[in-house]
Amino acid sequence: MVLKIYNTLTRELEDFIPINGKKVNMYVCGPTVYDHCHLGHARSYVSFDVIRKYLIYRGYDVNYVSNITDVDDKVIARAKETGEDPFVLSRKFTDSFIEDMETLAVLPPDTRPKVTEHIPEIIETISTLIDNGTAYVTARGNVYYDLTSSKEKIGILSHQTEEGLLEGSGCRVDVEDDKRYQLDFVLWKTATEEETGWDSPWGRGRPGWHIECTVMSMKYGSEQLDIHGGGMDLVFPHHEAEIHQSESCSGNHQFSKYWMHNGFLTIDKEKMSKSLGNFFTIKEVLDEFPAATIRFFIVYTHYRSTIDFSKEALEEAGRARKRLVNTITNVEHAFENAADTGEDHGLTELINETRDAFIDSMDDDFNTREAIGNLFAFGRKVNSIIADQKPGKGSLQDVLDFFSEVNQVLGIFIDDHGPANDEHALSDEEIAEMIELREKARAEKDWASSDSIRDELKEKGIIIEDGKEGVRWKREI
RNA sequence: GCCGAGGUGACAGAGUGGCUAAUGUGACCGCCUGCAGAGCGGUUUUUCGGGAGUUCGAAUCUUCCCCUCGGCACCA
Repeated sequence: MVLKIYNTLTRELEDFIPINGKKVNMYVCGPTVYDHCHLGHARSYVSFDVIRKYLIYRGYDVNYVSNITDVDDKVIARAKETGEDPFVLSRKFTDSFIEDMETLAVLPPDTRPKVTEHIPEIIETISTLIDNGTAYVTARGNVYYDLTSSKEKIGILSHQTEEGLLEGSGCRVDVEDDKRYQLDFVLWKTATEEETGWDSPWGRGRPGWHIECTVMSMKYGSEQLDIHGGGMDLVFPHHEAEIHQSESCSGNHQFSKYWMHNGFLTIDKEKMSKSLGNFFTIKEVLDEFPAATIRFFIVYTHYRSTIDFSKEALEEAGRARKRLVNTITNVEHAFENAADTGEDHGLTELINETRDAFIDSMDDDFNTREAIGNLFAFGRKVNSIIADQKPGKGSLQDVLDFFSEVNQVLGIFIDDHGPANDEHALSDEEIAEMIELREKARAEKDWASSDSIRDELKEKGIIIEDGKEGVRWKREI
């Protein structure tokens, strides 16, 4: 079966055929760092992390570029509010973003370019556009992209007509604008001496919002990307603007073959927004839930679906994930107690079937929901086999290896101990001592003492499980 | 106004012409257990927003209707 990807450009599920054999150039629009990143960012970057890792899993050589927009109007506005230097501010939130991504087990991009480190390249690209007649400089020193030079591409990604875009309720006419045509977008914005800016052939100023992605994707990716991704909200105008300017710049090579957009995240069925007061940063949610739960919650939903965040939904995701983790724990214990008998009891076949099902699901536009559904079914069968039969160490190791194989793609079996468990955690020795005491009580059928020790451990986040093979314990997740 | 997504069992959410409609959560019952936990089996579930139609056969196709949500130059 061939990998199929939903392409926003064609609105169709297409076979994934990279431009250059196994080489895949992938660019995902990064955040504008004027604040701590919110859950919507987590949704987007975790989704694309899975997509990237699956491509790697399928043998592609992926070059993943994701930028940091560390200068723009919002960064400057926020800095003005707080009285901080804009560069200090953006640096701080860049670090915060990278920290969040690490916590959520998102693989760092191969290149993470920053706008402020590419001003010369941006100026050069704008010059190219001016020289080839697709951009113009105004008397005030602003530079705009001339939409009429590539009119045929208007609405190419958003599937809107020119009229539709002009009539859009959100289409406002800014009196400050000195552009020739309402849909033209700014490439270079003039700045006064006091404002953040750089010198350019058109005077002091700073880059417009869209140009940085064109410049950096071309420098670190290719003039022709295989995949360009981002949130649904970037389809228009951001990504369309990128198509116009990039293709104008490269001589009309198709900028990206596939355009992928993740769905939104809502909070209690409402759009997350600051005005509604339902805005959550990643850090706020991490205070209450383990990173593994947040990651599982995101991965357990198809990337293009709207995902509704609520405390209840996250708790449910945590319980669902725990089921898989319990299976892994069960297999680990079975492994410890198993012999090298070479007994298989159908595990090898089960693994192969599940792997095929996993690939089928993921090949279908990264259907992680179905893929994880297969894992649950797999887990149930594995639990049955180890409860009823005695597979040898080899087969059990294969099961563990398989979980780790899918985890390379999904990243759902990451460290799952929430912040609550970290502080007054008992040491392994202390736990062993208490278990020994309890075993003594149990041998004497002193259930009261035995249960009180168990309760005490539970309060400290240690779960005791009596099984046929003896007592075992684990830290609560 | 324009564009888009979606309505599936208590809830969440797969499935786009054909085995008893995945899977998870919840609830209940049973097995196991000193009890609990974990696990396993079962029930909740002949049903897919409503009508009409196509078909040997539809949650899946056609058509009409109802409803929800999102985007439209701040935005992942």
